[in-house]
Amino acid sequence: MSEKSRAPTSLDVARLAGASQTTVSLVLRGRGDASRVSKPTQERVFEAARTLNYVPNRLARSLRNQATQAITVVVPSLQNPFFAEVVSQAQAEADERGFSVNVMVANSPAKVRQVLSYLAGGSVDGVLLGVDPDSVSDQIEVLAGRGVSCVIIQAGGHLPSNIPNISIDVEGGGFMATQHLISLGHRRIGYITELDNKTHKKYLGFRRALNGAGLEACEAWFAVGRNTMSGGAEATQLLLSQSGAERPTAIFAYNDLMAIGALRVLRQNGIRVPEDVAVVGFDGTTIGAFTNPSLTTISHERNALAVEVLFGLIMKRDLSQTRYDVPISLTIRESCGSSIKMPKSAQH
Amino acid sequence: MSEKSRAPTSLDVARLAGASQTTVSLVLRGRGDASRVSKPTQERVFEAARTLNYVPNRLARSLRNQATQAITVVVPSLQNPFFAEVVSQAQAEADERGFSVNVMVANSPAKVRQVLSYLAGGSVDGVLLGVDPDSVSDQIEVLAGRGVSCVIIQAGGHLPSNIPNISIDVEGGGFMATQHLISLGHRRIGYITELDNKTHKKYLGFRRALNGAGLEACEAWFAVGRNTMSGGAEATQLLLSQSGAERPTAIFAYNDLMAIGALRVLRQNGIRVPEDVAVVGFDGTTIGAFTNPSLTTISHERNALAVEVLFGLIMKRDLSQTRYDVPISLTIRESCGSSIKMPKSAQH
DNA sequence: ATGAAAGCGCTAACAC
DNA sequence: GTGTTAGCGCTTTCAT
Repeated sequence: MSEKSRAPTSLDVARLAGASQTTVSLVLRGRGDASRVSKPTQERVFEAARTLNYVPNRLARSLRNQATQAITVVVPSLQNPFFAEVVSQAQAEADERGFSVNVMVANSPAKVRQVLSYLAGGSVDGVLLGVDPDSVSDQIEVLAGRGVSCVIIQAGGHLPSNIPNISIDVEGGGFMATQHLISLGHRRIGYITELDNKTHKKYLGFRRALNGAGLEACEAWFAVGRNTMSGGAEATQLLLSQSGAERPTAIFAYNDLMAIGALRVLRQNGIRVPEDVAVVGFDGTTIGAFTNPSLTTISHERNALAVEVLFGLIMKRDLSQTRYDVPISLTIRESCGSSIKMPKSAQH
Repeated sequence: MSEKSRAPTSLDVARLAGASQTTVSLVLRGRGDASRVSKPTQERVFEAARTLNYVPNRLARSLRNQATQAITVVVPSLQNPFFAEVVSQAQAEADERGFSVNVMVANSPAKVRQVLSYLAGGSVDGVLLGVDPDSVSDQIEVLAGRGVSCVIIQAGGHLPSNIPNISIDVEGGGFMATQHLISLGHRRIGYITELDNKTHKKYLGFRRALNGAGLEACEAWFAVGRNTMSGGAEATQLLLSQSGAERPTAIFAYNDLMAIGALRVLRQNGIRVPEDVAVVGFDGTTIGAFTNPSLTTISHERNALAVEVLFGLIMKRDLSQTRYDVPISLTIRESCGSSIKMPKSAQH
């Protein structure tokens, strides 16, 4: 039965309905335009369309309209629940507006370049960039110049001008998380990250908090792993096996994803959280509320705003604002213990 | 700088290069076709394309080629890590073939209808259906009839014929999980699910195992919740607050997602897993290896095969096989407290 | 080795 | 009220 019968076109419908292509278009586009067509004709068109199972060709329509009714969300990974949440949000919002969403995963700068170039091909009306735009701001400008609405979720350093940027104070978040740990009495705080440098903002905030308390960052408490759950696990394992220094009593994870890996490895090593080691994450993902122990983390609600701004742009509601700062907050759960603690080993 | 300068077309490139559109197409499509163009001309075309930042219009190309180099993955949710994994897999495979991936979320039968109708509009070459096709097999046939390659991941009962279906033995999985619990000595086994009926396959397998051991399913041990982590938590809470019967000593969760919720609620109630209550999940998601305790679950590797079959179809490698049965297996981790000692490498 | 022209399926002026 | 016509930007015969 599934013969490769060519898909019916509006012309097929027109012929069957004894009308012209124009009339079919008028009727089926379902805007007010149809009012100019007589009822009987409309009926015939609908009838014909139904019997042929006619669905207008998206490609042709988009080509003609110079609008695709679609957006693309570019993320570095879908394994990270934070990005899965971004996509879900976008999906929900897009749905309401009759837009479809496209997801592209770009996990390396090269891949990002490729994806942006692809998008310049005009397949979508808008792009939500969840990846680091640092090395590709030129391309983003070109994309925007092509008439594609772009919104960047966060951004490290130099952003393309004129592109709305939904950002949070990452340095401040690093500070806040670390501060929390310090206020609980921790003096030896480990840091696990995917970024193998000591210049990224989160780390800078981490260090500022440390210094503010008269503490020093210790090389042995800095561990790098891939930005996945197992990466977090591996980095934590590294931290634990360091012999050059006393073991940290707390760990600041680059994000919830890596924190989950940390939680796991700690448990595997018989180390209790938060009693023996505290863990704090970053991003405030849903799953952080369901880990055992549940995860204390830095929360921020960028997604909804980002999607909203993107559609504002697409709808030509001209937004002059180009920078949006979303507040962050500390979500205290179980993984750090709520009361002030002072493990024996940390006492002077 | 991001002036809304219209995107350059192949004609613009042609003019700048002092050549014809045809030549530009020949050169830029980068197939062997370019060999028929003289080197100097090729050079001029490349040069012109580069200075204009030319990127061929996907829509026009797809319309002309009657092929989009894109697939769509339809899933009921991205919050469920299983589906996030499906998408990731598809993404990776698609990448290698120069295809892009579209994700559409359809969380209700009505939404599925809508999405399928949308897809009939010819926006993609292939569709990977991760949603229940039960009530829409007619539409799927139409879609396939339009020349869109379709592959169904799993399927409840009646499938459209001729559409490859990657399935697992769900009933057997339900049996296997339950059997495992029984073999560990459990007699009071709870069941949490999103499906508010006692006729779905997983439940049937559950009951078969119970009956085989001379046990009865107990109404008080059957709880329904949404198919999310919190849904799993709520259902488990329901189970715990049942007063009509003794509390179950084990819980079979519909999937890993709900199992995570169960794990959380048990811990919140001070109930130890697996000492007091055992938990088994379903799907073998990555995250199940990182929960605390890690999750015993039913694993199956449908994703890779599904994507492979889909591309086989798209590439017209005509596959007559329409039914693929993927084996399932029991992945034993900590949440059931098996007496069998697993090597560390197997705990992940 | 290169170009002219037709057409993918649709929509929107612009007739009538 | 309804139809004719001209493209959207691309690829591809078919000439030259």
